[in-house]
Amino acid sequence: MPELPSVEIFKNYFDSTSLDQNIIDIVVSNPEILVDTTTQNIKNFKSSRFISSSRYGKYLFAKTSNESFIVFHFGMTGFFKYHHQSKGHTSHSRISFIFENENVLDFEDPRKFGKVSVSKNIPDFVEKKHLGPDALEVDYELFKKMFEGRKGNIKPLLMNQHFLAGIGNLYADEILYQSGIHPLRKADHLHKADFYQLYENMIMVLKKAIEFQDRPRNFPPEFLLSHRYPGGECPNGEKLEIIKVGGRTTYYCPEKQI
DNA sequence: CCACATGTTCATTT
DNA sequence: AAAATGAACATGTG
Repeated sequence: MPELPSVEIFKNYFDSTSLDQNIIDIVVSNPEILVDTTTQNIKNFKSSRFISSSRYGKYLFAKTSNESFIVFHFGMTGFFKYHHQSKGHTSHSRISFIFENENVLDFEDPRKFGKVSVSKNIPDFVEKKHLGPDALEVDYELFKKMFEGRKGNIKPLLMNQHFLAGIGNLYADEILYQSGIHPLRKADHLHKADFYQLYENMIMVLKKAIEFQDRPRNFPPEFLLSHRYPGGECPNGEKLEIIKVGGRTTYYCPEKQI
């Protein structure tokens, strides 16, 4: 579920499997997922190594020994799979990095909404994509200030990557639920206490999601995510409402969220 | 067959 | 550059 927490988990997986090994081959099975780059350009990373990685919003930047970054966006169904080259092959592998130790890092993405690109520099990439501050890095003062001049519905605003980078449909619902704020509340109708609730719960929810490995079944009942299915009920006994907000399915508790 | 899905981007309208 | 809306992208699942 590639919102910020998943990408952080993918980063940990990447770091613990794929750093400091010579890349002896790169297979691009689906060039259509490349953005502003070519198969040849990706193949030029052969005989380099991954030396570190960092995450910004929903993007993962893999730094290579030739001082460049391969940038991954996981779309809706993307993930990494690291396995021995003789095992684990799947038909959804879009790009494969084959290491000298005979293991392979596959960028898998059944739906092909994921994107892979190349960048020399993270700040330039962030600027070019007009990404807002990372949701886990932004401080409270800036967070409050960002709402100045905003009048739209709160949920689409939280999900707007130009406004704030990292929050998607599920965690926008969770953050609003924890904060007691209705997803259709207007951004200019938020009170001082609401900003505080939103900020604190945003950080809490994202950190918990990482801790729980982004698996809904790991979330205790006080989280919306463990009841977020048709017919699901809030622990207070209310049936969760399902509406469309900004074109996305939205769950909320009509009693708790005003 | 149909509806729906964790995301982004583009066009159109207000 | 705001914001809302709808469509498009590709493919699996129920």
